Amino acid sequence: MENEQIKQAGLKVTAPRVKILSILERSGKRHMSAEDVYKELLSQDEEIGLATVYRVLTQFEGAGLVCRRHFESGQSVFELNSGEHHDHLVCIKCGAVVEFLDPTIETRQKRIAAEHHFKIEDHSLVVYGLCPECQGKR
Amino acid sequence: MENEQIKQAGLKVTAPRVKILSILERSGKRHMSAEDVYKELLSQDEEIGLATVYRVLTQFEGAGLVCRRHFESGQSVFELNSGEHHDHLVCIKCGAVVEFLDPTIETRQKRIAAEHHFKIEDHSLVVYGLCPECQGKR
DNA sequence: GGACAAGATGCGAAAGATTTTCAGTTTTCC
DNA sequence: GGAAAACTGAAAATCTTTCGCATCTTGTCC
Ligand SMILES: [Mn+2]
Ligand SMILES: [Mn+2]
Ligand SMILES: [Zn+2]
Ligand SMILES: [Zn+2]
Repeated sequence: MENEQIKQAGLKVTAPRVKILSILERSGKRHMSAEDVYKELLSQDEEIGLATVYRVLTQFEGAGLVCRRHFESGQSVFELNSGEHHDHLVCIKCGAVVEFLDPTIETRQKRIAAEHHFKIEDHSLVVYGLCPECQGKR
Repeated sequence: MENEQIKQAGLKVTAPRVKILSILERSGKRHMSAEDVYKELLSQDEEIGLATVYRVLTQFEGAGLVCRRHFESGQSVFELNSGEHHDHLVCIKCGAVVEFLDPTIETRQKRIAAEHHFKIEDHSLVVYGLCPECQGKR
């Protein structure tokens, strides 16, 4: 359960951490902002401050439990770390997210970095568009 | 000159707009933040407020004169709109930027969006790493 | 089970980036 | 030149995220 993951991450097992991790796990809609998590906690009558949510998410990130993403919405969103890198397709209308991994793109990126003698550290690829459901509506 | 571009963009020709556009044009180091532009104005003894810089950059963006980028630094950076799409390679140490365009990647992105029935609108690809100069130093 | 130090928490204040407000100024057009 | 419309700087307001700190908890050791 959550307790084990938190312990293994080298963090003390506390109520806020267990709650937040479990919210991220249950959330079928992954990629939640700190505010989203906070609201979910409120709706569950949990007495956890927003600052704690940010603090815990940042600690989880440091521990490799979650990944922080920057979809240009002004706020960071978090998702459980699946262990495998992937990129995102994001609906600009409803926010739906589809994850993908394209070996060809990954390879080309490495080649491009090499061509410019850059030592690649990371990359962020986000494709924005309208999901199937949002295309019909205006 | 600048006046024409501003006029054609449907904006009134005012001193702040002309100044800011010319700074972006002269700036060999493209990709300036609003703050960068503001500092440059200060160094030229121009009496232009930071709010105006933000306002003008946003208007220029709306008019298609400049592009706003989000390199995960917390603040937006702007560059003149060259008219041609391109992606970026950014040095995480010194901030150097290299622009590139890879047809293969562009094509694959379109295919991926199509596979998921997304109507693609835009995308952002940024590769982070260490530039040649920054690799030696620790 | 209780004592303790290390580590966490909640809250309000503070920060950093960007936007809004507003009263005074400038540009455009006739 | 003059009026309407658009623009501007400065300050205040937002928004998101982080800090400071007094107050709790947890993990560990008798
Ligand atoms: Mn994801
Ligand atoms: Mn560029
Ligand atoms: Zn959608
Ligand atoms: Zn560098």
